[in-house]
Amino acid sequence: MNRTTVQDAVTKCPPGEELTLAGWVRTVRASKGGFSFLALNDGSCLANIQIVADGKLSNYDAIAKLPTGSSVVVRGQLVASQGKGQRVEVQAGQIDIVGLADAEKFPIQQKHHSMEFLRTVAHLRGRTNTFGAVWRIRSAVSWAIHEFFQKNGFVYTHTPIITASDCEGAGELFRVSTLDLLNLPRDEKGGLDFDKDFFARATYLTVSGQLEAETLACALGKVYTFGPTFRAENSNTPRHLAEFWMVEPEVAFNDLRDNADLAEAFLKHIFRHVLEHCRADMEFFNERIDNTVIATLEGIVASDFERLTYTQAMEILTKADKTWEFPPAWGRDLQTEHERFLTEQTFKKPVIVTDYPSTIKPFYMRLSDDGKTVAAMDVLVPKIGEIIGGSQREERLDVLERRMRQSNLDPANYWWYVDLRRYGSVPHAGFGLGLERTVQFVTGMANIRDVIPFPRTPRLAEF
RNA sequence: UCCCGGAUAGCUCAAUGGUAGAGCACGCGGCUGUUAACCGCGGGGUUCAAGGUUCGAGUCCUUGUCCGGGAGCCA
Repeated sequence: MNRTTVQDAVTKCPPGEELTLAGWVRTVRASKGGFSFLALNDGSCLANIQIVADGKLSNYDAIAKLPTGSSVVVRGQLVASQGKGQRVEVQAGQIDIVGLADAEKFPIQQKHHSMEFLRTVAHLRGRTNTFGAVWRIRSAVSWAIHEFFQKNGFVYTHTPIITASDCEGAGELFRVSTLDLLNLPRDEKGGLDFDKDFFARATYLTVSGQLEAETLACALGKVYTFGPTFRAENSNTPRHLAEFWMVEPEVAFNDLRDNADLAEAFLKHIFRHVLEHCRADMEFFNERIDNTVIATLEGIVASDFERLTYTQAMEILTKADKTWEFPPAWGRDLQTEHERFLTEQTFKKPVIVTDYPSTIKPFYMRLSDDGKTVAAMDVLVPKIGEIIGGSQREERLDVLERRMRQSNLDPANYWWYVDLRRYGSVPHAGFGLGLERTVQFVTGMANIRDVIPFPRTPRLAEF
């Protein structure tokens, strides 16, 4: 259908233009005096456009009592509005009712709804101001991610969703199988006979594309992946999903410092893009959801991230005049309360913590010369906590194999990953950015379930 | 998974152990330019489930289910 979006009609079309609009009715304000006002939204922007329906329209009686949520196609002339609150409105010449919404049953009313309630009608919640804005921001953030990497010479690669690596150290995995769960094949020892399964081996949904991305980076130089990621953790928090989208750049010849530089430039690009291209939606979030989001993003774009080592962070935390639920100590991981103290009280901006103890980080992170720390890097932001986790990778064959064995992993099971260190091995580094946490940070939405259209969490796979 | 809190009309919420209410939504009526329109009237309830205490339970107790907040795991 050839139609004008509400976005274009409201922002750039000149009065006088004949146009066709299509969308969903938010409200109808009928006047017995002979005409009605429809607030029409088509999802292209936050704003509704006001449609003036004259009583002379042949189907006026039906239009005057159109229920919220009904869909219509409107043909008419864009005119300067006589009323306050909008630059233009549409004087309708024809309004076709496409689909009625049962007013008694349609759950989205023009009133406040709780996020919890809207989650139970996830298929319809995009018709609210809040969720329409979140889905548009999510799209803009995704676009900005591609834009940043494409402009900087990265190759967009695709790593597998189904993987046989069963212990990458990044959490519990979902099993992928075509076996009949009610009639499982057994081998001679009574164990599961995976030879009968689709891939003739145990397979899982990926928890990270990193290992594969490393091999591609060591061929193409600069690569990134951007796709769904799965964690079968029994996590019940406003920051965790069982299925989420992750961006993972990987760059050959980059060290930890390059990696931090990349992460900082990358995040700033995303935030700048959203500030420049999603003004109306961002003003909505700033007004209705969190009145600090715009100032926070502007502040981040204009300043440098704080960088410090894990050891320096521990010094700050142990000297702080504060009683901790988990007292900080070198060798222990940073707790949520520690991260929040650093980002929200000490520095009041994003913080990049590097060089963590090797004992609390996975085998693939590069061991430092002191032998005690690895070239790890976490980017922490206020409220959300860890938004990026990354590292320089271990490129030395002997060190990698030793670290794998220390982690009770058999290098033979990772033969292709280890192989990379045999043929022209180079220093390289990368990180993972959680898309949903980024959208949360940008919009101020409190719960991660409200920044992905159909959230997957323990005991929830509806829709 | 652990700790804390919650579940009452379609939605958001009230209700000292003593007749279950309001706003919004919905229906009807009124209103000649409205802006989450406004004014009047009306219908609407297995108080999450199952037990228990009590003359009497939305309210107190037990168990379960679900939801939220915090923590852990992490992006």
